[in-house]
Amino acid sequence: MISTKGRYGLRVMIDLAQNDNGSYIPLKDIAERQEISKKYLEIIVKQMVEGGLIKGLSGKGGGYRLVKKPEKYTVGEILTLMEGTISSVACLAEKDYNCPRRKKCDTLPMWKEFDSIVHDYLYGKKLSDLL
Amino acid sequence: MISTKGRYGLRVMIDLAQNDNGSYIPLKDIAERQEISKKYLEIIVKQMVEGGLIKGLSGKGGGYRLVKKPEKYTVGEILTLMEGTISSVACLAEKDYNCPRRKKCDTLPMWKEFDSIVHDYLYGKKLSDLL
DNA sequence: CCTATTTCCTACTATGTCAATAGGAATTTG
DNA sequence: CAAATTCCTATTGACATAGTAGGAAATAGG
Repeated sequence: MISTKGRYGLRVMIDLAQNDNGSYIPLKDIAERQEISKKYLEIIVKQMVEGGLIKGLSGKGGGYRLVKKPEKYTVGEILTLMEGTISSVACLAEKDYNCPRRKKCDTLPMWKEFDSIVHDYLYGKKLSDLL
Repeated sequence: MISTKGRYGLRVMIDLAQNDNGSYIPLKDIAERQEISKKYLEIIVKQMVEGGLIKGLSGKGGGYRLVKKPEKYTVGEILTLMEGTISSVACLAEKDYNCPRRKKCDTLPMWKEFDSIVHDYLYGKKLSDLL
């Protein structure tokens, strides 16, 4: 289940794209438009700045803005940054997950196929598709 | 993310199907084969009995067994019982979720489409496909 | 009837995550 | 210098996850 971090993060990205005027957009405005607590959004946008998804500028006239064109972002990359992983099962979340049963597990192939379908959908969907 | 309840529950169903001998299969055997704590499995199978997925019988010679043929179960119905819901976002998990922004939400259509893809995959996959 | 086996039931617990809130320091522009 | 804004650390309450523990009730075979 996608948490508020992922969902809100995506909405911030859409908001930034829709209200792009060439300069920085203050978080206060985004919080009001999206009806989300500004304090909580601070945590979210901080993570997005650290992840290189957006750029922040302090001080008067500051705010946030996208670093790429909306068609260059995928929903998958945004959600992965906010959620840590979008794997459906723990067995696939970590690259080096060494479940002793992985060779004989009857469910693993299905989880892999499922993960692949989810991945394809989310990485195929672009931010520009949501504007 | 699918929890251990869903994953283990599915494995119990597969185990019951694979070791079906016409009578009841004791949880002790399943726990040993699956390498899962019997105590924890008790919680899981109880939920499956209550949900009508399997049948339990107490006493010597007792255990659990499927109530339908493996091809009559879908992975979706098993996971839904164990997880409560398999919706990807809270906005869609409850039927009567009345988000005040649902009319103007730019992400809701995508979540609906995504949920539909997930649903189709999981309800299209049968228990018999995993044996 | 007795015993072994097995499910069934209630309760407890440790750990972690989620969804925020709070207060203030640092930065930048006019 | 003042106002606006991001940046940073800490804290909190509620809930879920992933079990563990102990024993009561049911059932079959001898």
